[in-house]
Amino acid sequence: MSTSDSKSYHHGDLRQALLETTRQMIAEEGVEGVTMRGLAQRIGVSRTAPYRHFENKAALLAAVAQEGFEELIKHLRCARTADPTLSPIIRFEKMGMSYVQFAIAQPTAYRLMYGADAVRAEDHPEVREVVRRTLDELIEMIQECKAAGFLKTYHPRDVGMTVWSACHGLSLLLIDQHLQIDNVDQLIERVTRIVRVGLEGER
Amino acid sequence: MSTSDSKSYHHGDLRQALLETTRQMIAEEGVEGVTMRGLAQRIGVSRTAPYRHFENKAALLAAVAQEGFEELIKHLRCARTADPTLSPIIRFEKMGMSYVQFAIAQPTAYRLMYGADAVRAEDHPEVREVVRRTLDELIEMIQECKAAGFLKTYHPRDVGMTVWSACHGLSLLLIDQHLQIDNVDQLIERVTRIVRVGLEGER
DNA sequence: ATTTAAATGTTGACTGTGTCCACATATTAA
DNA sequence: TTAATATGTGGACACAGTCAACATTTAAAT
Repeated sequence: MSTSDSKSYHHGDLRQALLETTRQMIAEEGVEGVTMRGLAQRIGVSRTAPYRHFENKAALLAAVAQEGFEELIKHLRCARTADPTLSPIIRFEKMGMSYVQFAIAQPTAYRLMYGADAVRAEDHPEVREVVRRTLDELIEMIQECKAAGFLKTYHPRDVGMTVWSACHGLSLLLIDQHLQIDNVDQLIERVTRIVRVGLEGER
Repeated sequence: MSTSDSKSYHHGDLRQALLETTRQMIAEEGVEGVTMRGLAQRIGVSRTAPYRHFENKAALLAAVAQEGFEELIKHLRCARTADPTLSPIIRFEKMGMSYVQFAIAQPTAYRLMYGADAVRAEDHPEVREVVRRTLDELIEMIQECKAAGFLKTYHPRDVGMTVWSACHGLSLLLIDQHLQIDNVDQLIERVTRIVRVGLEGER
C-alpha cells in the first residue's frame, strides 16, 4: 500500500488528501471555489474517484465542516483552561474573544461550517454532534462562573445560547464586512467587554 | 404597454415579476432552489429575458436581498416607535425580539440577505447601504436610551454592534436549527432579556 | 498458491445551470 | 414614417455534479 506515490493506480489515502485539499481550496477561494472536478485534478486523480470516499459533495464539505468545529472546540477549551488563576468571568470573556478570532482568522472555513447552503446540519449527524459540543464548551465555562458566584439567576443554557449568538453574529458580521471599522481587535474587545460587564452585573 | 397579458411579446413589467417570483421561490425552496431558467419558465418568458433587467443572477438576488433589508428596517422602526410610553430600554428589548422574529418568520429570505455565497455586499453598494441603515436603526434606539439615562458609559455604535451581533447570531442559530429547543418564543424572550438586563445595569 | 471478493480508480455520458451572441419584435423618439 | 432603443427569443458553449459500466489493485477465502 503506497501512501502517496505519483504513478500508482491507487492513491493510497485519497480520503485524507481530499479533506486537506478541500480545506486548502476553501482557504484560497472560498467554498464556491471548491469543485469536485477541480479537487480531483489537483490531487491527480480522475473526477469521479472522490465518490468512492464521499457520497457526494455535500458529504465531503460536511466532513470538512466537522473538522472545523473540532478545531474551534479545541480553541475554546484552550481559552477556558489556559489560566485557572483568572476570574472565571474573565476567562469567559477571553473565550468569547477566542471564538471570534478563530472565526475571522479563517473566514471562508467558518462560513462553510455554518453555511446552510453547503452543509445542512440536519442532514449530517456528525455535524450536529460537534455543533452541540461547541455549545457545551461554553456551558462548561458558565458552570465554572456559577460555581464562583456569577450568573446566579440564569440558566446556564440560556446564557450559553446568548453568548454563542453574540459571538456567532459578530463573527459573521465581521467576515462579511458589514461592520465598517478600521480596528477589528478593538471592536472585538469592546463587544465582548459589554457582554461580560452585563453578565457580571448579575451576581 | 400591456401590464401582464399572457400572449404579448413584451411582458410589461418583467423586472417586478422577477423580484416577486424570486421572493416566492426563495420562500418555497430556499435560495438554492432559485434558478434563472426556472424563474423565467414560471413567469412564462424565455430563459435569457431576465438578463435584460438584471446583469446576472447575483444582481437579481442582491435586489431581493435589498428589499428584504428594507422590510426588516421597517419592522425595527415599527417596534422602536410603537409605544413611546414604554421605557426606551424596554422598547430596545422589543426591537431585538422583533428582529429575530422577522428573521425566523422568513428563514430562507433572511439567509439570502446575509448569505455571502449569493450576495457579496461589497459588490453591491445598494445592499451595503441598507445594511448600514439597519445598524442605524438600532443606534437610533440607543440614542433614545442614552437620552433617558441608560447606557451612559458606552458608545452607541459599540452597543449597536453588540446587539446586532446577538440578534443576528440568534436568528441564524435558530434558522439553522442548531439550538435544539422546543419553545422558540421563550428562548427569544430569555436571550433578549439577558441582554437587556445586562445593558440596563450600566446606568 | 489460486481463486474470489472487495475496494478503489477510470472513462463516457447525461443533466442542469449560467450566460454570451446574434437575431426578432415591440415601443419610443426624431 | 423612420430611426433608435428597449425588450424578448433560440442556439450554443462551458462548467459541474454524478451515475453506470468497466479496469485494476489489494485483501480474503479456499
